[in-house]
Amino acid sequence: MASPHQKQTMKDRILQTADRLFYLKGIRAIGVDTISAEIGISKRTLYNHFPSKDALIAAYLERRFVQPKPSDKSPVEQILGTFDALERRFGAKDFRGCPFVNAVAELGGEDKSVKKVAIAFKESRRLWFRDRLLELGVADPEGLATQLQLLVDGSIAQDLVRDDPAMARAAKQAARVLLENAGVKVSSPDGAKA
Amino acid sequence: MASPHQKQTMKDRILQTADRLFYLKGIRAIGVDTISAEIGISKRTLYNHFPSKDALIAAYLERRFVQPKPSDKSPVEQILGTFDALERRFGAKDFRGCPFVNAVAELGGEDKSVKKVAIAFKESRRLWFRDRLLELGVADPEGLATQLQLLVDGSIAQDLVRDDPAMARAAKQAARVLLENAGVKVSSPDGAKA
DNA sequence: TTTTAGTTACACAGACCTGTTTACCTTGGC
DNA sequence: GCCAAGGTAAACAGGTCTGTGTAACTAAAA
Repeated sequence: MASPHQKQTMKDRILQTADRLFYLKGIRAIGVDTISAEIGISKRTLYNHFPSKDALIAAYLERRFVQPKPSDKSPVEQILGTFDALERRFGAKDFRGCPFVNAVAELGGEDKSVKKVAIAFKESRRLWFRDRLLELGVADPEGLATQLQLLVDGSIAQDLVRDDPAMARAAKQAARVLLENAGVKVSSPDGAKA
Repeated sequence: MASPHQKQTMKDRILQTADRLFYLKGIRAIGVDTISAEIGISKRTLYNHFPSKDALIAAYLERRFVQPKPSDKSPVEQILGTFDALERRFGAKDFRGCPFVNAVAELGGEDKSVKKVAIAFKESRRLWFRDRLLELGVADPEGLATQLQLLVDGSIAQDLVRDDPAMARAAKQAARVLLENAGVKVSSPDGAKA
């Protein structure tokens, strides 16, 4: 059925464009007309691939739910590297906060499926921290993972408002303190490695 | 149903209702018809008091821009008390995140005036922390204030998604560590850490 | 009383939204 | 050649939104 040799299917093109517009401008702000016009296809074609805008929104969020790629670095480097990656993304012109938090803020508590996937995403990120903290053998990996995730989400919210990548550095500095306090040995706090 | 003692002006009633609906359901999700119908006034009356919905949105955000009331407690108690207050608000049914962050997420980077007031609000909160840290004589009050604000915004974002007041306790615990690391003497945790 | 300011009810304009319908292309496989 | 799949364009239905226009109604001040 599927055509594996095609570079990009129509569904992919629709999803990719919807992703960009939903994320940059807001889900409610973008209509299906805008998406189809941007791709240069008819609205009918879009509806042939997605039964409704809600289905497109769901696919958009699913597409955003990606796992961090495996790394062979040390757990501490991976944890602190998270904030370096954040700083890089904050500097990009097309960064506009966490798509899951934004979707919940925009669509409200009404839409339960959106909230569900947002919760799942946040929890998966917290577990990623926890797994690395387990490897480090800290006393309370669950609690510390939550605290690190707070720093991540806090810096994202702050950058969304202020457009200031330094928020990621502040978060990294706080993370270092929390790690050291938990008995983890952290390399010198110079920021050259960003 | 008009109140017996009507000390409240029409403008106040409009603002109050707009505030509740904008905050709970989202700014884009609420139309002026809904607001006027909820109050029981005509749409014309609403437009007699606010020239446009944008003006109403601006007034809504201005109204939300309140300063914390002065306290005679110690700086440390004030700082940590922030997170207790957060936990209380997280528990309330009508809490739905930070209205400024939500507005920026919803209205996008397009609306510059919204972003401007959001930046001003976040900065005022950061300065509130800084002033108390100055009183405590910590080495880097600016940086530490930013880090505490990250914990505040992180816990708000996490609670918006997860509806979990424990996020405020996790933030408080992290704040304690950051304060102690800065040489501030912090009393022992009142509640057992989860 | 007359005036005046504020309100109501309601229709309306013009725009945009989601989603459907109709009819007419293209194109590749047989 | 033939056919089916899937594309296009455009109108359309039915709804929402912001904002205006108009005529009638109150209530209090002058």
